[in-house]
Amino acid sequence: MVTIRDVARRARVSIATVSRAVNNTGKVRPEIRERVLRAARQLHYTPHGGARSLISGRTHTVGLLLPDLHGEYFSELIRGVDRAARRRGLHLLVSSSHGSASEAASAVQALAGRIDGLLAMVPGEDAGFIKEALPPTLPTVLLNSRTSGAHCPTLLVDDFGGARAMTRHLIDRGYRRIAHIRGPEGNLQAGERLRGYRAALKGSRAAPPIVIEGDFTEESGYRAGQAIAARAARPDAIFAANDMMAVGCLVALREARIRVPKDVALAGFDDIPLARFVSPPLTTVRADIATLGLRALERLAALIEAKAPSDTRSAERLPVEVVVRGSSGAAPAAREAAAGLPR
Amino acid sequence: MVTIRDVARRARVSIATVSRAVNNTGKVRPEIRERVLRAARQLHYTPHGGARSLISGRTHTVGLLLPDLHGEYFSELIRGVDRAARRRGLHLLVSSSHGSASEAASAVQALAGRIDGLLAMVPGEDAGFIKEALPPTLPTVLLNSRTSGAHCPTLLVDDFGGARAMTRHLIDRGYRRIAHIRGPEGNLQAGERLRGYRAALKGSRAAPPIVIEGDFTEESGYRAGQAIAARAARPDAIFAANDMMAVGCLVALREARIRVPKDVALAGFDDIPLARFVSPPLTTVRADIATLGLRALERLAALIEAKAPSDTRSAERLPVEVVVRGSSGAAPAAREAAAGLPR
DNA sequence: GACTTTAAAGAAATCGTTTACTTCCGCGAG
DNA sequence: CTCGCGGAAGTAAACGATTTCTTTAAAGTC
Repeated sequence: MVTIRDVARRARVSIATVSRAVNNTGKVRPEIRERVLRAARQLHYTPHGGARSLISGRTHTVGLLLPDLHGEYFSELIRGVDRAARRRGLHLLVSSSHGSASEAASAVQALAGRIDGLLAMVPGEDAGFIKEALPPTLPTVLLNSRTSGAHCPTLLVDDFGGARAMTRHLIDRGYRRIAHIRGPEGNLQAGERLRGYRAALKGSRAAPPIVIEGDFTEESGYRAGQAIAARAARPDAIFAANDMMAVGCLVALREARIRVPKDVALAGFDDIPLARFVSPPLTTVRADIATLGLRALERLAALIEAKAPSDTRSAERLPVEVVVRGSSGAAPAAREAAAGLPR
Repeated sequence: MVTIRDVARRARVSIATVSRAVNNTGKVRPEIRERVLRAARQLHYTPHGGARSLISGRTHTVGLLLPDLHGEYFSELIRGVDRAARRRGLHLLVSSSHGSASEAASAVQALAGRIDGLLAMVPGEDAGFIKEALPPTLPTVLLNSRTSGAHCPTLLVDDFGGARAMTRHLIDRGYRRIAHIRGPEGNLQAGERLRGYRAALKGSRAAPPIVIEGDFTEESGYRAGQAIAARAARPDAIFAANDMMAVGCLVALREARIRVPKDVALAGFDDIPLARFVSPPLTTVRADIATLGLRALERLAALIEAKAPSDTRSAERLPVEVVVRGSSGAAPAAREAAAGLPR
């Protein structure tokens, strides 16, 4: 490995001067600086990040802890986070696939020593263990997570409000027997969406809740669709807790020769890009995931720079929006599919 | 920050003993080790990664350089890389959005000091500048890239073969006027796919090439579709250089009341998850992107561990497969959509 | 022309670990 | 009883950068 010492020797200066020339700090005579930079280039000198962070106390890296990397949901999130990080000159250390809490805790441990801050999405009911495993000084922002104990700056999508709005939309459209395909047990977002669905039904003119099990995968949506097709008293509308399940359900309904939206209306949640392209296009709740990631990183960056706990407005809730398309009976909006793309 | 020294003080031992206890190296009496671990836990001690990598010369981190993070293509790639990295205890430093070569070069520079190896996808015609910007000792693997000068271990999708096979498939099905929506100028994969398309047409019974501009975005596919719809002599088949453009084209055709596949057949490339769900389902070329990423990381890991240049079989070409669905006139395979999902 | 001021470069301390080397102690063997 | 040996813990020297002090030299000032 070529170190600062090698560059110094070749440029016939001290290592201090090399440091100043390379980093553009302090005063260096232009002639010398040129000589140093030339030497660095010729030797392919690359400063050792570890040595640097050792003395400066900064890694210029933030960790991104995700439960999974499957599907467009996470890719959008990463994209948003990355954009904000790049803007601030921060690097992104991505970590994923954490089934159990203990697995996640050890992943956090491994991350902790190499980052200036952490962005964590922990879908379980209680994300408190993350804070426990961390040095208390490490700035942390949670995404779509909730802690029971020590509170922590958090960004959430308004799952409850979105689910309630969607259910109300279906009621307004005249549907009365509305089923819900729920997300996995113990998942915060799944719970909130279910709660929103229930809240909208309560006191409305619609029939009581019909809840069908699911786990956010397309496969489980497919099975739910089959179950619904086999039911004696079929619902007239289905609200799936996410788009992937709605798509799976749609396939099952098509196979059972049940027409959407004529025989049964269908709606999802998330507005993944795919939602616009299935037929009929899927009515869904749009949560701008990329923006969620972007904002989360900006909040984290502020925490890192300020060093102040910044406990103002600990949880921030991002608004969502009901997007009405063909699957809930709307007239097909011709150009919507392509027009929505370049966002 | 709490350091190893703080732990040592609290446990009333030397820092060497703390290091041994924490890392499970060397001999430590069980009683002492327990005392040390307890102290570490109570203080929320986290070893400083920089200091560690300074002495060990290892960061246990690899860089992943991507041109973009848009769409399922990259999310699949990251997923594959991540899985392999996790298996080997490596962390992933993701870097993206590199329009120009100089931008990419400086991004590589920033990465270089903090990683043990680099995985780079550089879609331009010549990725040689990546190697130039790097210390020659840093293990590097290229993805879907080509260098003119110094060669470098590379993994590629068989773009040429896939495009040729797809074009032949269309010819075999009886189509004669086959248009191609190409990817961006100067993009290696776009060029190869175009070449494959041309190669299949040459000497066949089909009409000469009809090439329409595109840039891999859905939007450009939409415009291409409009252009085709407006043509006097319409082709009877369209082969888009990737699925996103095929989908955009499909939307334009639908708006122009041109039926697929009845009036014109349509095919794409990549087999993104979305391809199964549009209607009609899209005939495409499947390249298993997640596996590509996984293999690339394994190759890189071998390079890192071996320290040997390992110039055996410098470029590895991954096979692809034509997936025939409804958009090229196949009978709709009922359960294919959902069945293909849990891969 | 001597003394003060200032710009530029070097010497050395420092950051938090790991690890080779040293020290200490107790125990068994001769 | 003494010597040697080995296990366990401590000491100190790296690792590669940044940065504070010094030092040096040159330029002003009177």
